[in-house]
Amino acid sequence: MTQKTVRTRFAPSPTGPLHIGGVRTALFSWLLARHHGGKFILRIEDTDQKRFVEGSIELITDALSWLGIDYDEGPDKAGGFGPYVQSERLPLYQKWAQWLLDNDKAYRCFCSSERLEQVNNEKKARKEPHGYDRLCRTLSKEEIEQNLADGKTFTIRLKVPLDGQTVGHDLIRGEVVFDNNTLQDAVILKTDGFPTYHLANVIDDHFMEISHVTRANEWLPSLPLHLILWDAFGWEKPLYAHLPVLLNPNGQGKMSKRFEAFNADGKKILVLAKEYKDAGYLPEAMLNFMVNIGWNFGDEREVFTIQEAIERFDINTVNPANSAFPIEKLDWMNGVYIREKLSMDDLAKRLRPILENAGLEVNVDRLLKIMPLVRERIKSLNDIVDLAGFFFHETFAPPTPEMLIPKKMDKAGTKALLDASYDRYSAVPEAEFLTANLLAIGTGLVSDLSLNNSQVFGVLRVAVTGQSISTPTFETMEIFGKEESLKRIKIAIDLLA
RNA sequence: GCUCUAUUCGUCUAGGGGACUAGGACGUGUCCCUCUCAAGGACAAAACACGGGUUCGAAUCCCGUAUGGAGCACCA
Repeated sequence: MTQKTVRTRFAPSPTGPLHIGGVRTALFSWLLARHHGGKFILRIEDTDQKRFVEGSIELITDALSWLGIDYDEGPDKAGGFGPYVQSERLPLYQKWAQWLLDNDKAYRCFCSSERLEQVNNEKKARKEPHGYDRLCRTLSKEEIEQNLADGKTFTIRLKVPLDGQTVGHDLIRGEVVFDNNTLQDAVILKTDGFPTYHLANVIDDHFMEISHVTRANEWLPSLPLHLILWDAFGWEKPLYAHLPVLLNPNGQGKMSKRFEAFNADGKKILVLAKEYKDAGYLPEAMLNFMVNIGWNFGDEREVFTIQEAIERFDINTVNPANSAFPIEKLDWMNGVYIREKLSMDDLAKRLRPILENAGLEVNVDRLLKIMPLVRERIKSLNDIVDLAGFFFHETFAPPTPEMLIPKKMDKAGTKALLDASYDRYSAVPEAEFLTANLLAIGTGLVSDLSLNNSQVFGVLRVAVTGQSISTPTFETMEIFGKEESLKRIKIAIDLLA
């Protein structure tokens, strides 16, 4: 085989935002192109005017760019094979549909949709496989002329061989054989002059010089149609790879943008790329996670950079089986990236807008200071708000007395502890209000008051942070400083008075 | 219903005739660490869908069955 330039494409329909199944398809196509140093193309398949949703294209490109899946050619990126939007290529499809007609590879079908429906119903009643009965395939020249003269509308259908077999080769699953007598004379050009997927897809892949057609598994059943079309045109076929489908986390049914899917525990399953972004997942973690579904790095590593994945990616080793979406592994992966792969600065940069969106005013110095305290403790960027949002509250939201009093302690005991704490921490010079010193005093309180660490540190935590789950107590006090810390302890004392 | 396709721990996966007492990861459980929550460390439970072949030998090859998934539109 001659070594052509590798050109792959992602060809979504602009029917709404990009969902996670689309991301996976795009990602694998992109990896294939990047691995070979080839080109990755974005093509918009908008041949169904009814399903077009305004703004979809931008939603799709936004999602791709968030993830870092960049394309070399596309609607907004000329590359010499455009236009990259199918509705702008209509004359091309019409020309080649006519060519098929002229060469007896296709025929005009004048059947109404009502008749088509009726045929199907009858077939269904007879328990036969449904499909078109090929009535117009055998129309005489005169009949065709008459229909045209009558101004009847028509579709163009592919003339599929009635017997024999069509054999396809799929990079992921090997040889796939179809009996031609199970195939349909599919419509390739609609009455409105628009092509269907089958026609547009083959013509575009040919003229855009696509070397590898990577698409979702659901296309495998129509592969023979496409192969027949390629042969009808006499064009050199690309290589095909049908990617396995992403199933819901419970393993039932595919992840789809059309359903509101739920987990076994009733949690909503995120299906749109943007929902993952909004939920605080990092694009790097997302990509790393997705690459591990249906493909593996080759050794036992699961955490690696996208560069490393590109180097090793091989479409031939993709696992042909569908897989459930292992969402809990994404949570873990996101945590790994937050605590091990991002610098403190980088993390802070990404956390800042999240705090701001929560209505908090972010002091950047303070944000940087708390990085070491939070990064081991959050799995999603959004977790920062609950864990450490209190660092940026304009006014202190004090705890309730119930939160303050630990189990196995009473109000008087807790107050006594706070009183003692106030006295001792007051005695610390401001410049020495540091974690190690604060801890030493805390430990002193433990032994002097015959309490345990958990009681003393816990009461101080609640007093100072206003919450029972937080960053570590003394580190937090150091960051707040002496004045603020004492002020808060005093508030707690008053609450128990 | 018909066609295609797939099937290894709960989940993502490794494996492609002998290296399998089936490996890793997430999750789960127990223990350690511990001021909360995490993180970290240690250990554990947990799978070749089933039935027939082929073979000296099968998770691996073949055939059936079962189950999952997809497709069967003038949607992609």
